[in-house]
Amino acid sequence: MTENHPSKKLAKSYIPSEAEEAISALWSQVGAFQSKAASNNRKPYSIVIPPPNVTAALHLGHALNNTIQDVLIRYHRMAGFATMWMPGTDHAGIATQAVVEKRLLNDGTSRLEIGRDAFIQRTQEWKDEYEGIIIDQLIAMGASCDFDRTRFTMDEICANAVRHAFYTLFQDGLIYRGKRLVNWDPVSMTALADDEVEMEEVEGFMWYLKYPLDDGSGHVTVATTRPETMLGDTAVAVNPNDSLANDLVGKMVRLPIVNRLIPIIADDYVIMADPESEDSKARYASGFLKVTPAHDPNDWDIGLRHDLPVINIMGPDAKISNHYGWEDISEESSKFIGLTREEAREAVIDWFNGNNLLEEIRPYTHSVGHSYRSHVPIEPWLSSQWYVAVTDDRLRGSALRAQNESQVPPLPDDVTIRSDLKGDGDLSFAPQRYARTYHSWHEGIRDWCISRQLWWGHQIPVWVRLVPVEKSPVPLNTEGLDVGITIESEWTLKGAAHMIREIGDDMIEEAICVPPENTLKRIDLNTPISEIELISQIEDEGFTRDPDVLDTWFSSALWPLSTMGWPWPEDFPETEGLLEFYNPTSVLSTAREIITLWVSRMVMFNRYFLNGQLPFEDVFIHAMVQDGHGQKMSKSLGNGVDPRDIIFSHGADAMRFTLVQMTTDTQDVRMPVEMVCPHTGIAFKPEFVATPEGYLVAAPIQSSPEDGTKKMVSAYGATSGSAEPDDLTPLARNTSSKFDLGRNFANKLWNATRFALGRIDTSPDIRISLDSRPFADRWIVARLAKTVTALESALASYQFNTFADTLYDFVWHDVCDRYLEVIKPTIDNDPQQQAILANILDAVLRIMHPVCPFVTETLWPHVREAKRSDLDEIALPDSEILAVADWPKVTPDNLSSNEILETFERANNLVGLLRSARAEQKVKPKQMIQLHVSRTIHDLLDSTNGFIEVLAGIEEVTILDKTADLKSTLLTFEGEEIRISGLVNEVDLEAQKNRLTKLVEDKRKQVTGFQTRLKNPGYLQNAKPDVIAETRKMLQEAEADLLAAENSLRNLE
RNA sequence: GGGCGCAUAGCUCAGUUGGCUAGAGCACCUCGUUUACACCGAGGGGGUCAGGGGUUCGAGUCCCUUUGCGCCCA
Repeated sequence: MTENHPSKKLAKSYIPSEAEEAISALWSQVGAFQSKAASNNRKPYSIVIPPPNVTAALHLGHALNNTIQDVLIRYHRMAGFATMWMPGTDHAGIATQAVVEKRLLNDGTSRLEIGRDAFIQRTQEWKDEYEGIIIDQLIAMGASCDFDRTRFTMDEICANAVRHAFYTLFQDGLIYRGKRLVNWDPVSMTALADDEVEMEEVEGFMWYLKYPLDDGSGHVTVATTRPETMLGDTAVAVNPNDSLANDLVGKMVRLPIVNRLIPIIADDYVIMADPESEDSKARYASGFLKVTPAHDPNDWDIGLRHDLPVINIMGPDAKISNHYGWEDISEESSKFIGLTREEAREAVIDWFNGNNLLEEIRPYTHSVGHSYRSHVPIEPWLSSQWYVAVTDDRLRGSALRAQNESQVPPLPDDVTIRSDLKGDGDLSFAPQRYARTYHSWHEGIRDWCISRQLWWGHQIPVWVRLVPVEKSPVPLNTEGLDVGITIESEWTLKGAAHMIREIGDDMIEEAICVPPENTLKRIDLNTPISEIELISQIEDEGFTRDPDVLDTWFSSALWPLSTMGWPWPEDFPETEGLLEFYNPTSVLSTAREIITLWVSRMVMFNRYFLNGQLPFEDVFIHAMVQDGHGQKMSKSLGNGVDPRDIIFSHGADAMRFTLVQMTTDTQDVRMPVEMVCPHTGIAFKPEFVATPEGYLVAAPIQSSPEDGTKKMVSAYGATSGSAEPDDLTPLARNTSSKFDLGRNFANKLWNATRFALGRIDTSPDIRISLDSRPFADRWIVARLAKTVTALESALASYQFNTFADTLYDFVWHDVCDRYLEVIKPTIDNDPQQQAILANILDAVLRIMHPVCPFVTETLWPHVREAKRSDLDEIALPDSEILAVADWPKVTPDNLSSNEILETFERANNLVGLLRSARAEQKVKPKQMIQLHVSRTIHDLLDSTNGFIEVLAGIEEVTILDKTADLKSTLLTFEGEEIRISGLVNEVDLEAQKNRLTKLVEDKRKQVTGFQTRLKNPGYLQNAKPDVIAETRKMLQEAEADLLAAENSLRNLE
């Protein structure tokens, strides 16, 4: 060994915290992750990050998703692709507004008090804070994003894309304004899209209300779960097949409280009462349905069918109000105005009860839509909103046509068939089953409500005014212009888009959409005009800008476009060329619930705006990480694991490796959550309790596992407010022992490298001929070749756990447990073996790098220094930085490497047998033994050049003869008897007998099993010939083993 | 209500067109510490593959069914 060994500086174990920051800084300093648009003959490989919300720091699900993306990107970067991983964050309208409003509330003020501009300012500050945290987290977990390109969904480049997209869709008639029932969140005071509504089971009641018939001939009983909406009833419906229908349809009902006269109508939608039915709706039905078009989507449809009046009895705060369309207020009903919907419900029931009109109350469990943000029940509420006509064939049809035909059922009848248009049929999902989720979502899709009554977001670029019909800019002869049409006008001559629609009271609503400046200046106009000037002229004509903002997903849907500078990359030079080179991106990696919210919309928009081109061809859906009880990790349950805690306790590589290893293609993975005792630093399994809702959570107060008198507060205790952490009872962090796996593995790699480096002399370049090398050297190269191929195919099919397991198996079991052990006696005096070892180490760091970038990059300069010679069989071109080094190219001779691997199997089995025997006979590890074998087995030992001898502690091998030493121990290998001697002074005969007896039994069972199979005519007729041959071979072996074992047993007696 | 997934060793999970004696990591038991690693090494025990039925020469794997759990969409 020379003085300056490359291993000198390596500590005894890998300490991530001492390496990670410096490595991140190194990558950043050399610009390792910078992407270029178009690159000398390299193929593109790109990913856009699913932009995390700026509402909070990244959680474990993000860590999983981003690790997966990073593995893909790092692998492809090394494999010679021109890679780009675009990072960024999402402004998350409602969610961010909600957290900022909460912060304002804590500060004793409110959004309305400080005003829109100041509020946006405050939100911007929040965004800056969390964007910083998120980017830091990505860096800390080793994400190799091109951070110079970091985008935000509301930055200038993205805003420009949003404006242009809106303008284009508006002009093309794919955006319209309509007065509809929307999903109204009365707490956030905004409309929500269908998929922002969560259905929850609610234990409520079915109330049975009597409505008197106007002719005094009796009453009908309606059944309802929402009695308070009766103030807005405009009909009572009955199923036309109901026996009562004939007599009642056409009669009028005098609506109690309100005194409104409403008709009884017949409609198929009404479920007939049937107390015996399987369907709970029929069991609870009275046969009569109160119809409230303004407050129930189904009633709205009934109202349209029967041309019923729509009476809206609530305000945006869901209080009973007469300001939104309710005019026939009776004296009785005026008492209800101003009540919340909950108070109104109680009051209505009291009223009916007091007037003997309440027939019955039955407990009833049903689904109620709740806001995914404020979690209060959604109010179906009548209001004017902007919609994208996603049901149009150009959007929905396009999204369906995009799918890979082999993954999904045929297209619905109303969709234009696939053509050879770019992108048709090219979109694939992994795992494949999610293709159906995507497919069926589009089958039932409805137009997308995109306006939100918020302040944080892209304000809708539309200016509106109301004019009387006679002042319409175009003659109106179209009837019922409810959804609006685009027209030509003085404004369109100035580059804007102009839409009109008829609204009540003979009024016209004019809407003008202004394109962004970048677009406006490219429109060929007689008189060029600036955006500011155009807006000023529009406002001078009495138009005012719609105060609403766009649904966040509208900007997210443009992410693969906007981040690459669409539509005018030349205006943002840093984005030039990206769109042509990197869109479509290679894969989108995301969570299951995002398929509908985001994947669909990206496909529709990218295809619409880029002539059919997909935003990505592959979609990978990763599993959801649940806690040890199969519950979703969430802040409120305190069962989440913070990636920063894991990086702190185990290191980023450990976290990454474990997450990749967990990523199977099932849809949920469990991670039992433990706690770290803040007093001792020891991880322990906390005590769990059930919440009233039935969740299992860590009890608010936990005792230290070491000292029961010391207490701590669990994450659940803190978030639920049931325990307050203080100096004596501090907050305990969550962790999971699953990450030990990754930590141990990183340390194993570290130490294997440290050991190997200590054995390699940095001698000059030497020529190595692998063919003339001992078995161990040839085997490890063959094994490496197999491993590299297995890794490549695992990633190609998104089998991440296979990728991790393959690495683990090769590095730990083959390299460490076998190769390093076998070469110990020879390595010091064999320069060629040292050179081979250096090459193996080099390749190991490269293949480990995508999953464990920090430890490998840390070790890299040492290994690089040690490796002075090349092997013909493995191409490992030099690189100063591992992150940009080449992925190993191995060119093995297939035939000979298969033979080597088979020989290894035999030799390794023999080693196992010998080691078991040694352990059974309590032979000390260092004590050498003698082996006596047949000529055949001797050949195996010869051909493996000491492999078996070294690993099994054999000092001498002799050919077995009849005069064998009776003090030897008998073993059976490949149907032959072998003996070992020199184990101990006295051979434990009893133990041998027991072992052999058990072996004989086992082998007999096997022989019988194989014989039965081979005597079965059906088997011989139907099974594949090679399977039968295999069985015959196994039978022979088992028989030989049995015979040998029986002989051995006899010889003992 | 519809769709999807899961149920394999004490725990977390592999097991890709049905075909070797069902595997791994952790945990457990025995042994081992003058130099790669105790975040370790050697050896070992442990599974009627949720229950029932079917197809097949052959089922953890395919089909039907029951039970339990989870997720997505209504």
